Amino acid sequence: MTDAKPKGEDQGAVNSTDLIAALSNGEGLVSSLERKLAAVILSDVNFATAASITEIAAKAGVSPPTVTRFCRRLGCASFSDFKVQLAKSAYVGLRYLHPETITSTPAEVAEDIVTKAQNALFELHRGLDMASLSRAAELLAGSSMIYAFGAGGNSSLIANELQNRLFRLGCRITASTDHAFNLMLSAAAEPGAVVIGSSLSGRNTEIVRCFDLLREREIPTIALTRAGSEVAAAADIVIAIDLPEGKNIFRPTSTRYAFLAAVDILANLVAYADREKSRRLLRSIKEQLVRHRDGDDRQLLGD
Amino acid sequence: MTDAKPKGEDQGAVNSTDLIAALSNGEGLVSSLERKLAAVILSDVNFATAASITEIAAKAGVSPPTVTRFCRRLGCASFSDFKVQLAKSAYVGLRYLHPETITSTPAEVAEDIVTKAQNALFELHRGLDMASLSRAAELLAGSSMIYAFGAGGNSSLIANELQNRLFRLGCRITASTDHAFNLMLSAAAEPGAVVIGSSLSGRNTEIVRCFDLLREREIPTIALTRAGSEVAAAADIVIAIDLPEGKNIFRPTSTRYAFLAAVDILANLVAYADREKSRRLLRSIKEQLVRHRDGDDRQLLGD
DNA sequence: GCCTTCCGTGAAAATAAATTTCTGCATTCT
DNA sequence: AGAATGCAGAAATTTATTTTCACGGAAGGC
Repeated sequence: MTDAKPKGEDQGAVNSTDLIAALSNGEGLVSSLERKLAAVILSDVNFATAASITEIAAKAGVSPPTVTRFCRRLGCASFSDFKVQLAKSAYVGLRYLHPETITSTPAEVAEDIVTKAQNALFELHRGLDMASLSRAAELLAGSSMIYAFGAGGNSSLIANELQNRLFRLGCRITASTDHAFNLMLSAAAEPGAVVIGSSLSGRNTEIVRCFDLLREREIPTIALTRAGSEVAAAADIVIAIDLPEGKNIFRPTSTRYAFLAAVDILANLVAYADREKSRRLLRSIKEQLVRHRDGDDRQLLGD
Repeated sequence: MTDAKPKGEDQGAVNSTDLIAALSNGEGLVSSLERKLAAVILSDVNFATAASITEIAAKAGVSPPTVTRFCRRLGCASFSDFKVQLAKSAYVGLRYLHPETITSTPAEVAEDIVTKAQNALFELHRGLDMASLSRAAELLAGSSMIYAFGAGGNSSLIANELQNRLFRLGCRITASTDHAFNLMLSAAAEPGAVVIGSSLSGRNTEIVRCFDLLREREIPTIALTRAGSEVAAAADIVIAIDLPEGKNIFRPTSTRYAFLAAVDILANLVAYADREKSRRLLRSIKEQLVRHRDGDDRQLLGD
């Protein structure tokens, strides 16, 4: 048996998406030839990952050594390391390059949507503040009643989803997507209650009003929203979901995946916050799986 | 200027995830040394993408030529091509390798959920049947009324989402998550109507009942569900969403992302199916963006 | 205004890596 | 049991990448 530990050096200096990002905004690329190289590589990333150094050099009209230096400057250990880094980031980052391509064929539409959704998830993960997520989960797990607010097609989906996920964990929760009703609930909420509100834009003034009222009444609030937004300012705990606005690729449509994932994570953390609840959760999942496999269930739980 | 066309050969024979998949289930790997190599590579994919052929050979206790043959057998053009392919699939596929890792720390939970969601999206994309999606979109675009059915936390989300997405495109649509009501709607639906139903499990017998009734009544039906399932059999057009069941990593939780993406794609195709509708859609998106940037909107459309 | 210095670049050499060829060995079929 | 098939490794070849060195241009100082 060979259990000899390998060197295992962490060669890649640049984070995977940073490579594509660095390439597109020309980070640290001073010379014109290097910019040319960046352009050539970005113009066809797939070619770049497959080609040899001489092929790339020829395409950019430079010499191989220039390509090597270029790779080093970008923080890669070598040309092959660069190719690997590029390949790593290509899948996630490709859409950054042509963000406003008008998609027409069904296949393009599908690829576009899937890639944007994946990018949104990726960005969410990068920007997540685990501390506030944990605090939010603790708060929710210890609450006696949860109100989930959200309005409009997207945030109402999130509010409903919060209910869908948390009631299974034994939380007392109701989702409300009605502004007037939200206000009444906020006015009537008793100590021990927690209010969690979602706003993709961070500008839902009705939720802000509710949060203001709740702060006065010392009912803790959690916001799933943009950092620094009005909704964020009004909440006690902010689960910030900031997808870079500069790139237009994050429409509400794809942002939703990020919000949904945030809810998933939150729900999981709530489950783990309480050992007993966690055990119950795992048991129910197991049961669900067993039932599923037996095939004699008429209806899968929570289809 | 050098505008010499490069060879641009499409070297990678294997699709990116297939590589990780092929590696894990040992596709076509007959010899024991090759299995050993696969195990070594899977045990530390990051090492494998960074290491040289001799390092990998040493770690697996084989000779470099064996590694080369191994790469070829997996459909790669060369060892470096293999590394690139591996790097491409690593980000998406890593979680396949430790599917049942018990996640405990918040960071692990987050990574787990995000990665599973991304995998689900990836698998969805791989398995999508564009033809049936297009037909479904055409059908929906040409309908006079749409009913969206779904039950349980997840499929009801999808049904509501269909309504949320399609009403914006000028479709007449209502979502219903009430079994009894679904039956009544099915019995009352008039020619020109289309019914679209979602079932993650494919075993929603109530939807099957509705679809049977609708088939008798010659009202076309679309199913978002597992291929080959009862629901699929009962529908006229099936948008099959098959996430590999063998790996337990696709719980309903992550499957939902795939369904959601399918709805997104469908909605986009519906929009493109009708030039006029498409124009309207784009205008409204534009308006939304402009409003968003102006910052004087009180409430973002569809927050 | 000219000279010096620094930086970027490419040619060529050197090095490192990967692949091919060939031989030996094990397994299996006749 | 003997032959044939196919896989694995050693060595050599080939390929690719990197380093070194020398040149040229640009910027700054005298």
